[in-house]
Amino acid sequence: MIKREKIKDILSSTEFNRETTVMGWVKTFRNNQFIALNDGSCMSNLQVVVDFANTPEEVLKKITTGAAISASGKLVESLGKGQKCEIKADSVQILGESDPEKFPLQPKKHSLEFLREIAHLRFRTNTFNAIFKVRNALSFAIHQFFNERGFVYLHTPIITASDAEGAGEMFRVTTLPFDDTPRTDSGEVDFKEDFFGRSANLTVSGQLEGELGAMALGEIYTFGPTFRAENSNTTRHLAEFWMIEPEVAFADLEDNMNLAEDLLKYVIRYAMDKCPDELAFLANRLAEEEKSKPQNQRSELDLMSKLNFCLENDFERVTYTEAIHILKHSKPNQKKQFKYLVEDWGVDLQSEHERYLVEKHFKKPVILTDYPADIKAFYMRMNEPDADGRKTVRAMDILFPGIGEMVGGSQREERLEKLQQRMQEMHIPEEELYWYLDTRRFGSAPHAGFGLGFERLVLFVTGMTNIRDVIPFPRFPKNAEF
RNA sequence: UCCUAAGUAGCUCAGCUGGUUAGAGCAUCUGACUGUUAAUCAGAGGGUCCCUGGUUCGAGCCCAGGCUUGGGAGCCA
Repeated sequence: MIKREKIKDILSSTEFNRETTVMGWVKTFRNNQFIALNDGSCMSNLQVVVDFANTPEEVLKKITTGAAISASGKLVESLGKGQKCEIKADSVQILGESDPEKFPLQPKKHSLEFLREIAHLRFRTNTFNAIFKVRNALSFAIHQFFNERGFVYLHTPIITASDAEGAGEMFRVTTLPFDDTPRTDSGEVDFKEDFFGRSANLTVSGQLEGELGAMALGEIYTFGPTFRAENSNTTRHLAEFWMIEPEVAFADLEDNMNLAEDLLKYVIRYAMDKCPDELAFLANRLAEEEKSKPQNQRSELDLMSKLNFCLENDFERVTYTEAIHILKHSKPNQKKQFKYLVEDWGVDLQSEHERYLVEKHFKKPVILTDYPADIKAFYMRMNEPDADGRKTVRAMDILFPGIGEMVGGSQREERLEKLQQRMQEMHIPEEELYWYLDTRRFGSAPHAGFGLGFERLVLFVTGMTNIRDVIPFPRFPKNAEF
């Protein structure tokens, strides 16, 4: 293959009147002369000027939106407005045709709903080009952040046999035949016959295994796919999503919150540094979209201001008990505008409550801590009961405007007896998690960690509003195409 | 899963009280033009009105069931 120059490099080049070759996909072909060419290396297109008088008719006909071409010629300063330079093509070669009657993308605005139906082709649009560049930057930044701090990237299993994690419905992994399932004498499915000799599922969290690693390696993180078979139909849930789960030995909730806040700020700053063009494009896209909304539903800050604001301000740290106090005395609660009124200590917060705290009251990311023990997982460290005898755990959730829960974490219960007691209360079978309890039996130590929903982070940074648009191939109920 | 709105040309959408041959803009095709920026101008083609059943002389429109999608809620990251 002839060596090609990337459009990104050409556009930043000042070395004109030299021969070069570019390859890319045609965005538009105007006036039988001007190709807007994109090769994915950057947001901008390069203009390729075709000498239509000296180009064969059959080549000209095949320069259509979506076609892949190679063009060779001289890089010159552009005669027209709108671009600094362009390539005066001596020759254009069609690499891959694109039938204009059938290619669904047009040089115009498409709805995100339509693009979701052609997820295999939506990469070709500016918007998704930008989204996946930002996603890539965030992903890399996460590894860099932890690597700089000496964390070990640990691969926790995707197939797990423990069904005691209690984090929701799981996808079963099996090789048993559906039509002739082996049964035990009592008529139940005989998983002894199954591939693993027991019931197995796709992971809903790498946390428990992560804790095992942290109790030897000190500081670990996982970053991998996670699966939930919940019938969730929202803009914030996927059946397959990516989660970052750090786990730190000799750390308490305070350290945990600091780590999470540092991580979020670090990766947001990284994306802003590395993807200025992409974020500018997405900011503009969002601004255009906001224009079509009624005034009272528009956000106060544009995308860049929102990201900057997040970097420049400390997250608000509030206990659950304080949050309940604020909500109880809030206007929407007193005027009974909440669908679920806040009355008693102990209830779980509804998303309208979280949104009020984040978007109206504090107007910035909020870390809620020390939730009632009754509404949180078994592995969270128990606090001493407060003056009123209320039991709380050392949990923390980080809530973001427009997103809701971005991070959920806790200091873990490292005291064996307290942990066993909690498991009993919550009917979690000890035998199944003997390996987890062993960490508390042998050299237990205070430790803490959290789970960060990667797609929710990408949502926040890109200003997109539907989680199905920030993962290349979204999986959700009734949808696993591509 | 619940509440709610929608499904009409490739895309975005209009379609009157149920009435003859279902429309527009963009896209596509043909021609013209040739320094264009979502090029422009002229013309043409293009429909399982989501599916199944029902009411009716007659259904894109009304009714029932279903499917899918958007938004909200729950579950959560």
